[in-house]
Amino acid sequence: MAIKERKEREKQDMRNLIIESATQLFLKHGYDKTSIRNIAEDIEYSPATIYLYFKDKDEIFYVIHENAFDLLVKLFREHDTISNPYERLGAIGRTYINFAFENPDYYDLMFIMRAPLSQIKHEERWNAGECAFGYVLDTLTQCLDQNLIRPADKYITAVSVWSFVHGLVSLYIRERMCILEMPDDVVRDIVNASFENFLQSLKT
Amino acid sequence: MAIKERKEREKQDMRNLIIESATQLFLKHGYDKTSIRNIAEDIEYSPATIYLYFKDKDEIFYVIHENAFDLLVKLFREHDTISNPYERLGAIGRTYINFAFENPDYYDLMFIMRAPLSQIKHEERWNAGECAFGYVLDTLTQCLDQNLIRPADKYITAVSVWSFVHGLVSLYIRERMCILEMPDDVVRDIVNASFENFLQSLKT
DNA sequence: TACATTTGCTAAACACTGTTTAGTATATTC
DNA sequence: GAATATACTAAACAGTGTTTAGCAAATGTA
Repeated sequence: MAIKERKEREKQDMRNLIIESATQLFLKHGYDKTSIRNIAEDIEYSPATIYLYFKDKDEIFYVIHENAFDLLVKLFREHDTISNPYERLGAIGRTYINFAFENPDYYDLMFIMRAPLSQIKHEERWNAGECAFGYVLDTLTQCLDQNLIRPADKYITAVSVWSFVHGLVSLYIRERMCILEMPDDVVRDIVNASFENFLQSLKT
Repeated sequence: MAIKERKEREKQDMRNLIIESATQLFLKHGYDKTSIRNIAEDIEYSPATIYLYFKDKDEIFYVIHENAFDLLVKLFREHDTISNPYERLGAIGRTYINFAFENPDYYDLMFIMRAPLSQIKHEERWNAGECAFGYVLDTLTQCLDQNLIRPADKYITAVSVWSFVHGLVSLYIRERMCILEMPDDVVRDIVNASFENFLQSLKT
């Protein structure tokens, strides 16, 4: 009975079609203007059809959020070849900040928005987040083991590093860096310099 | 012609009534459930009346956002008596984190949400934000002048301190600290410990 | 006081939003 | 070929922010 398999395939194709359209609209026009009706019109189906493939709007954005994490972790993994964990930590941080600057909407969805949260709670674990955080935690553990950074609790250090870079880029993305009253490129330079400065301060 | 003055007074009273109702609804049920219609019903006027006193919903939340800043700055000012700027910096940081924990909705509106931004752009300056940031900047400048913290650019240090605490509390408020898979009070302890650790690392 | 004007307010509508329901064609199975 | 299951949609529901047109009462002028 190959029909069942074909139907399963078609179901996945339809889900992909919806996600592709939603992602495109999201990156082009932002979250608010990516309505179910807009997606429906884009893929030339009725709005009700989308609810046959996704429970609600949040589930669609949970999938987009997961795809964005795949992209970030892929970028992280490119630093696997850096053997010195302290050097690797720096590279990861720079990649993280760069990712946020180049994909502000993705970053927003991953680390700021409440949209994918209902799904995360439903699954009881934030798999995508754990994967990325785990990568930093591993690198940090190696730094501590090799005495490359000042000794401190592993989790406190990890939370500190993550909070620092998240603070920098989220204040930038949600337009609070405007208090500096400096041009955009100068603000970015300050963000980058702040990270380098912080990284130095971690050193033994 | 005292009528004109009375009318002006009545106009302000109505604005206050709307803000009070909106604030109460916002703190009780959150931003999304604070609709113009809900506010209108609460104050027993029609929804259209609200638009005679405020340009749009964003303007209402801009005023609430300003009031929240007044509250935070007032808390900051309580540390004016601490003569040692490094000690004062620590006290400000603890107050900031505490404020975020105790008033997450206010914090969200002040530093995360996009809602009051259109108004901020309209005024071309983020007065409320500048006031709070300026207070930190002053304290930090004194720390640098008195050689109490490691020498670095004033703005880079200010952005670093602010980003660090904002990162901590915004990850907590927007529920990303769930990756730690620890109870809420433990997470708060980690946040507090991370700040104390960071504060230490600033020392000369 | 009598009329004209301004002010304060609202009912209703407009253009959206996410989501659900009931019903209709088409595809599949027996 | 008839019965069943699947895929899809039109329309509605309940909500959102915001605008428009009109009405009644307060105010200004004669």
